[in-house]
Amino acid sequence: MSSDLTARARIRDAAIQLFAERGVEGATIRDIAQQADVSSGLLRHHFGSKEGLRDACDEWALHELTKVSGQFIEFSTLDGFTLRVRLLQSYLIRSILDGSPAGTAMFDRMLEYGEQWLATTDLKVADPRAFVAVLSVMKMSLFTMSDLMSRALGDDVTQPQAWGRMLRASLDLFSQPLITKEQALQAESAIDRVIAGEEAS
Amino acid sequence: MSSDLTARARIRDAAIQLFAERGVEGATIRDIAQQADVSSGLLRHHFGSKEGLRDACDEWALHELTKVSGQFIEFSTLDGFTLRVRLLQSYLIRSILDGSPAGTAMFDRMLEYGEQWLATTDLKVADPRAFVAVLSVMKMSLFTMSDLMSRALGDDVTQPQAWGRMLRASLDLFSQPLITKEQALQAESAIDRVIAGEEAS
DNA sequence: ACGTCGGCTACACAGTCGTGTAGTAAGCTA
DNA sequence: TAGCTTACTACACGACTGTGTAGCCGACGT
Repeated sequence: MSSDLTARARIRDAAIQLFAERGVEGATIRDIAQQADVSSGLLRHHFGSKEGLRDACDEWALHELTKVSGQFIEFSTLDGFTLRVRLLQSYLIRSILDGSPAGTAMFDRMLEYGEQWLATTDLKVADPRAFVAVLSVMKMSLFTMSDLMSRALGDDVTQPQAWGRMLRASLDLFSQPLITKEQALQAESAIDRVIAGEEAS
Repeated sequence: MSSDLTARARIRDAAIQLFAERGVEGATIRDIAQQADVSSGLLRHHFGSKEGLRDACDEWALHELTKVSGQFIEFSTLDGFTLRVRLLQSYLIRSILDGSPAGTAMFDRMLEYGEQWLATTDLKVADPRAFVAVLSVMKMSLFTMSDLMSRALGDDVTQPQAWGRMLRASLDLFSQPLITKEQALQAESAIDRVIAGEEAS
């Protein structure tokens, strides 16, 4: 496939793909170089080190993704949500798990955007910060655990068909209350009980 | 700390803790042995290999957790939800990310239980399987990304205080609709558009 | 008293990792 | 043409991994 790109660009693309698939630890320099069809030395020549390569990938993914849209994972604005964009997205989401600065930067942006969104709604929320954090993490989780989702659906969620099915289900989930206020209160007191028991010991 | 346990038990406990913290790849045999205060050879003597150790941890965690409660992550039944249980839980959740058989087994159980739960409610769900899968993944994500949650809340969610705050926020989230039916429909058509555009190319 | 079996350690081995070094070929500038 | 930078490769090094092996030591049965 990729051929008319610079070797440097090919390395970067290969790194983003493999980092996204296996994580930064799981993807070796040699694998990346092989995928880009260059020697591992050239990778080192261009990016200095594995860390340097990851930094370059972080910067590029953030930059490219910001170019496409201000916010990252929002269902309402899916224009330009191409396969390439989804790859960049899954790279950043994966790098969140690996504790990359770019990953946490993206998460911070998600939090910020989430709080803005929350302000526009008339939801009654006791702890906005926690609410937005939980919501953001949950939205991301659909992509961090795509293997599990694919297994549950019996279909690859990185492909358009199952991907749409997953997103539609999440819309279904967010557009109606799952538990009653009574159940919520009951669960809250259960949580209180656990905390009280924990702090006693 | 731990001392009056068998060396074999100490190794198992250390492995569960380190596997949960760093993943099965990230935790080395030598680290586990050191944490258990034994030689790495003894670990090998008892469990044969790293894979054997993980299998033993899987089996033990599943068994212990089943002993406590039939279902794993449910807010309504938090009795006996001790720190030890939470450790076992986070071990299994982490091992889901690593693709362990025990992890997927637990996930399957969650799906099964989720579908039973869904049947007891009068929720209108277009795609029950996908609905339950999304919900299960999202519930788990609070624990898989505890680092991120802690960062967002500015407090360690493995500790009772922030842990309760996180769970309360998730209750808040699940007890009310976040988007209107109109917004959901709008987003659905956006998803359809992306899929159509994708399959055209 | 003696053998042996399980708990336990020390050490060596091969593979893989990221990294470092030396060197080649091509293109640009003077 | 000479000199230098840049793209690129081949290869070796040290660290770390899981694994294999040899052996020590105490308990226990006979």
